[in-house]
Parts: sequence; structure tokens; C-alpha cells
Amino acid sequence: MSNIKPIGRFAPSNPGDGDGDEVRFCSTCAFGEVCLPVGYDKPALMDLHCLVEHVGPLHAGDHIFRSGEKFETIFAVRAGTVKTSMIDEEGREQILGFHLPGEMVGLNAIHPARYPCDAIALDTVYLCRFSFPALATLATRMPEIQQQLFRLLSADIGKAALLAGDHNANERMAAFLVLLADRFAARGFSATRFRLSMPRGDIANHLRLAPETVSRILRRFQDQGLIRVDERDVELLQPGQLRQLARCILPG
Amino acid sequence: MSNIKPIGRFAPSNPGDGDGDEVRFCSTCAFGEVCLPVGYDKPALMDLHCLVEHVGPLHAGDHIFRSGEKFETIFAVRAGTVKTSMIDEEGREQILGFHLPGEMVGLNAIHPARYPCDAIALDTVYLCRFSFPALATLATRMPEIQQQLFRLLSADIGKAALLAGDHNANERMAAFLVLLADRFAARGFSATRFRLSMPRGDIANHLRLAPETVSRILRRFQDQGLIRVDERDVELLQPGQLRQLARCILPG
DNA sequence: CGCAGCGCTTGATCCGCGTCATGGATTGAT
DNA sequence: ATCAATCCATGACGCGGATCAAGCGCTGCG
Repeated sequence: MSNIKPIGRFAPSNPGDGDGDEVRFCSTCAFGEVCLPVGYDKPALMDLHCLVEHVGPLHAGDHIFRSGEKFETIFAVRAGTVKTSMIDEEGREQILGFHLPGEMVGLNAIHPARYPCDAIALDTVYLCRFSFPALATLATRMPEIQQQLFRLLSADIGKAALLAGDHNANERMAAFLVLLADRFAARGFSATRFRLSMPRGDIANHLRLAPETVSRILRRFQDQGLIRVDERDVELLQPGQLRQLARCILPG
Repeated sequence: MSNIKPIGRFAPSNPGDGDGDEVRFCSTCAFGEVCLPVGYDKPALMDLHCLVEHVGPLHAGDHIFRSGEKFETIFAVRAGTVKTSMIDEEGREQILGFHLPGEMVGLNAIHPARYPCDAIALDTVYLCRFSFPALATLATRMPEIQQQLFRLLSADIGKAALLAGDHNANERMAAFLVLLADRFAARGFSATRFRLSMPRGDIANHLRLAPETVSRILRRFQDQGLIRVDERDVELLQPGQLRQLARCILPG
């Protein structure tokens, strides 16, 4: 159903207007600390802002990129949620992760030089689009950007390893909720009340569970007073307990 | 059992002797294409060789680094096998991966700025040791190095995702053997006959299986004529069949 | 020599979670 | 209004692989 229509574009960002709405968006971005003029000389920042292109709005089901396409750009999510997933030889989907505002998409494509997965909007999505060659070139002149890229890449290795471990359904589900809460919190959203932008089936897939199991565990968590679930709205009532459940998975 | 003795050191590499045994080692390394003088100006290469320190021999059980230690260096395996593993809150080991000659260790530590895992020699190991800050600085002057680091980091994201998927024991075991074979082949070793440098329990742990299951599956593969197993020596008799079994997991 | 300890294998049993089946609630198309 | 499609929930059942248990071969040590 999802179509191949060319992705919509905002007006390309004008380097001159970088201090208006930009700041509000960028302050939550993974690149915020290098994009925003915090103790950094203005002209260099212009270079970065110049190579950013705003993309959106995309709608649920739209593809940001597709598996196999030539890699040229990485994206930062400005609003909405993006899922990345691979389709294996058997045609089964394998969801690699969900990307919230402020998080990057496409870093796993640098090596193969082709996108190894699909990136799909789960709701209305706005993105910043970076030409990776241009960014890499800029990074040689701006060590902060190089460092930030190294950190982002390295962090993604850790994230990928988190849910790869040998843990049971309860632990994985708890870890998923807690990690989600932490990521929302890091971007300035509520850490205890949020809305799941993905269907149960996608959560299940990502956690290597059956959708039925996700339903049952959410029910059990609710019965135990750990959370409150209403459709896709979740409230963490006992974040500490949840964290305790997930402690084997969560980073240090 | 494994001790905290300071790691042994080779004589620091002398920039002047970089064309003797060095070439043989380096030609199999992940950094080989940038370390070796292939179409690259000599003086710049000297810079890279200067910041490399040779480490070894380490012996089975020796730690290269430990979880929680401050991150400063990444390592390339020159000989032997290194495993990286985390110990969770419950004290259970979680093996992230095995690193063969020519592969890098420590890239997942850039972000937290501390090593998130232990790195342990499985047999007699020789390493090249790179100061990461120095390497990053050099990378700003040598775009090839920056690119190579980006590629290595990005590739590790993909590797971490490979075995994270939802696959059964047969598929994971087959994928493990095939990936191992490919990695040996990429370094110039035989792709069909090799020796497992890790115990069954470590393979099992890495694949989220019980050691008993690993034994049984290897047995079954042998009964089916796919492989021949003798202790830790493995011969792939039907690499195509194995690859077929693992096709859901393997990249591209 | 005898014994302990470890790695590995193999068989028997058990359980977590997948699968299957059913039904309700929504949504959107006709 | 009707129907199809999607998403979610919940119960019944079965299977893959963990766990338990036992035994073998090897190594190191008293």
C-alpha cells in the first residue's frame, strides 16, 4: 500500500533564518550540540546549516528510503517516529528499531554503501536530511562534528546489542518501555506518559515476540499496577519496578 | 582465574621498519587499506604507523580491557581470537562477539567513553593498539582514515543486528558457521576448514542457546553431511547448503 | 595411581512462548 | 447501512529449546 511518491520537501533551510523555529527543533536533536550556536564560531555553523535540507511532512507508511538504494544521506528525525526494518529472504519483516525526534536514521548504511533496511514513517514525520559525503567533508574541518558522528555510530552499536541478548519476554518488554521513557525524557517529553506510535505487532516483532505475548504482558503489567495502558497511551506507574525488571538488559 | 597482570608489550613499532613483517600482518587487517602504502603518500602513512603500538602476546583468559574502564584506545587483532562480553546484573555473561585477526575491538566504547564490555583473549593474541584521540585527530587530516572509521563503525551496527533477529537454533548456528567462514576467507584463511577458538559454551552463549543445543545441532549437521566436526576443528562439507539454511540471517 | 575438574555429548523431561482460533472494537470504502 | 480490513485481546494447545541428569574422555595434581 505504501507508495513510492517522491518525498515532500520543506523550503530548503535558509541559512539566514537559523535562529527562529530552528532552535526549538534543533535543541532536541542528536546533532543539536553541534548544530546550535553554542560556543561555536558562527561561520562554521553556517556551513552545517547549509547542508541540511528539511524534509516533510511524510505520512504513516511513507518510505524515507528503501533497502538496496544507494546510500547518500543520513536523516535526523525532527518530529514523528520512524521505524527501520529488513525483509528477509522468506519475506518476513525484522524491525531493527524505532527512531524518535532527535535521533538519527541511516547510520547503518555507511558501510555497505547501500541502505540495508527500509525506513518507514509511523505517523506524520519531519526530517533533517544530511548529505553524508558533505557531512564527512565538513567533519574534517570541524572536529566536533567528526566526534559527534563517531559517538552516534558507536552508540548505535550498543543499542543494537541491547535487545540482542538472551532475555525473557517480561524483561524485554520492560526494557522496551523503560528505554522508550528514557529517550522521551532525553528529548524533553514526559518520561511517564507517552503514546506508542507503533502497533502492537511492530513492538512484538522488534522484541522477537508474538503480538499475543505483547498483549498479555502489557495486561499483566497493568494488573500488577506497573503501568496503565489505554489503547496506545501508556503511563508508567512504577518506573522503578519496571527498571528493576529490565535491569539485566539496560546499560550500566 | 584470569588475572589483571599488565598486558605485555612488543617493542613499540619503529616507523623505519614498516616494510618487513609489518606488511604480512597488516595486509589482513581491517585498517590494512589505509595503513599499507597503497597509493598513499609515504609521510602521511608514517603518522599512522607512529601511533600504532604492538601488544602481545596475551594468553587465553587475559583481559585486553575491562568493562567500566576509561576508553582511550581501540585495538586491531593481529593474531588469535578475542571475545567481548558483558556481565549483567545477575552475573550472567553475555557474549557480544568474537574478533578474528584483522578485526577491530573497542569501537562500541566511543560513545559511553568507557568500555561497556570486557575483551578477553581466547588463545594467544597479538594486537595493534591505537590511541583513539590520536587516531581521530589524524583522521581530520587523512579523510581515508576518517572514512574507514565510519565504515568500521557502521559495519559493526550491522553485525550486531544480524544475530539479534528472531531465528531458530538451526538458522543461528548455520549463520554462525557461514559468517565465520566468510571472515576467515576475507583474511586469507581457508573458508572450509578452520578451528573454533572458543568453547561450545561461548558459542552457545553468543547465539542465545544452551550448550547442549549447540552440541546437538553440530551433531545433526554432521549426520546430514553438512559439516565434519572433530573436537574444535570444523570442516564445511556443504557450504552452499549451510548458507541456504542461514539465508534469512545473512546480509544481502 | 586415583581422584577431581572441566569440556563435551546424549537422553529424558519440562516450560515459556508461539500458534491457532475466536471475538470485539474501529475505521474506511462503497 | 454494510462489508472488509486492521488492530487488539484472550483462551486452548503444542513445540522448540532450556533444564536436568548421567556418562565419557582428557588434563592436572596430590
